[in-house]
Amino acid sequence: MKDTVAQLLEAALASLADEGVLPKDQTFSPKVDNTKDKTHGDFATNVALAAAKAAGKPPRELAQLLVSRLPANTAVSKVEIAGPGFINFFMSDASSFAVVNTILAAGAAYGRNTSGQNESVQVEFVSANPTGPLHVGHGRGAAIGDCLCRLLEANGYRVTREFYYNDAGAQINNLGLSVQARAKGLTPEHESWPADGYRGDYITDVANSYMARETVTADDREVTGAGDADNLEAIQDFAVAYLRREQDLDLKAFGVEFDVYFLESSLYADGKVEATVNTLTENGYTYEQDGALWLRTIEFGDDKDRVMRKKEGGYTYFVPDVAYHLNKWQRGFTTVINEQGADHHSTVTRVRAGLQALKAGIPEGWPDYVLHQMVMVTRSGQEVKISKRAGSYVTLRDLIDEVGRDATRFFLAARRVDSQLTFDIDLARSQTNENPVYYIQYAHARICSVIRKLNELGIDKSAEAFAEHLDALGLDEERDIANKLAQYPELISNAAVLREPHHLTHYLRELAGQFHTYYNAHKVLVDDEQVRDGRVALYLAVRQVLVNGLELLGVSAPEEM
RNA sequence: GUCCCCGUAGCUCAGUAGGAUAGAGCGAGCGCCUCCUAAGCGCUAGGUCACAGGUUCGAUUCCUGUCGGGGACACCA
Repeated sequence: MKDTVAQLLEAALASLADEGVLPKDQTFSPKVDNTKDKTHGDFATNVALAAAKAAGKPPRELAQLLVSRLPANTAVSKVEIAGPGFINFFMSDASSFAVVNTILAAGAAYGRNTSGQNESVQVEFVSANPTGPLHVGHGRGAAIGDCLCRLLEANGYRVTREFYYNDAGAQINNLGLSVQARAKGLTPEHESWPADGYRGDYITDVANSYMARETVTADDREVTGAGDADNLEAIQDFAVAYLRREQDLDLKAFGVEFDVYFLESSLYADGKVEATVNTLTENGYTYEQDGALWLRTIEFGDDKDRVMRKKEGGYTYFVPDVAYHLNKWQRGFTTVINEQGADHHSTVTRVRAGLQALKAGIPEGWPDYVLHQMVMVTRSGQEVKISKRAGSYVTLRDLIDEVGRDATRFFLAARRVDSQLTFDIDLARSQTNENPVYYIQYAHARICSVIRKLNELGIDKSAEAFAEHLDALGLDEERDIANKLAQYPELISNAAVLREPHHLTHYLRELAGQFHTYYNAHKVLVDDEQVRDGRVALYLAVRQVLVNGLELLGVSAPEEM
């Protein structure tokens, strides 16, 4: 419908250009907005304000001319000029409610589009190191990342979900030492406990499992505990596999699955790190100083050059990161999105600089980053900081166990990524209208309940048959709902393009709210069959959009509550 | 000290790439079940969009600065 309005305006603008009112060498593309205020109609455009200067006429006068040149169209019932020169469009009921037919015909496909043209997109998210259970921050990353993937798929992209993890290096060494200490019966209070060792209870679980020679499977690898507390290498291998499996169970409980698990160690094993360093050197972007090898990242906008190879040997972490991203590029992903915590902000410049210095034809500003801010968890108004298993932080599993997967996913995706998020456990657990998850799910369940009642009454028609009586609709609440439903495809597109999944949660909250208002004000199962059928059709359309939207969030749509 | 993000109603937050009188929800106050699920709905109250400049027909939105809150600033990952 918005397109229809835009086309009419294009035609009117072209007429005025022909008449010489508007300059021909300048094109004005009318921006058509959804109105905030119903008294402003369904759509509004500011094009008369924008073009007034070029036309040499006051905005309202230009608007008057534009309106007079608009081609006739049955979808538009009224056009008004308002305020400083806005043109407001009021749509006819028939065109407003036509969206119900569109939705019922498209079903699960409503809101989806093919703008991505099957382009392969890779989204890397979570990417936690295998040194412990996933924490809330990872949970936010998982919720945002997975929702973003689903949104991209809904826009016609082919998405690869990827999880990258560091399975070697200092942190893994530290993990091994911690498990070893536990295997030998030491506690964190003991004087020989490794400095900076991991103290959480889960370390004891790993140690016990290792000593009991259990077998764990993770990332298609199978590792059996050697049961030897002196074999540090075996302990490390086992601990990594064990904790990766733990994280996978957390993610599974959260409803998130990855296509690729990428090991940092593979970049070394395959010579990719060495090759990257060689290319950077050949391209003249490195130099030796103080016994270390440096990369001239300043040339690519960094504050200072960065060390690649340390004095005592070994590469700094961003070198394999650059190799990893080159690998992504070589795998053919022209669009790559990295979803990470904002504490990784400093890596962005370095990785991009390294990629530019490779001169591999990678565009500047590649890859994309979506960085989310911190998460704080509260209960009874107090910040919660620790969990029993992990010791120093709240785990994702804690939340899922306590408030459920649906509420956890919804809450963690419901805020703009660049603002800090307060996760209120009491709110997420509450089963009242103040909890948006239940509120939305309840709207869906209510519709299902009405349909069940309909069946009990012996009325069992197809959605299309109900929709034959859309002309019986015309209440304000009904028009509002239809307009809201019509905005859904645009929302799906915007949320993906802007990489802002939180819009989806707000949209669903609003749609559910409009539905509840309507439900309370007007009965659907009325004696007038035409009115009843029209309303049922609208109900079915609302249900379809709720289902489609919740699906993109990874939140269930229960039929009863 | 440098860089990044945030600052909108008592609280939690939206604000769709500059638009019309800034919106929801919760909380507060008052109402609504002989009626398809009250896990719901209606009404009322509540604002200097942190502050100061700038850009322009117009700024919560863009730019600069100040003040608050958070984060990042390793030859750690």
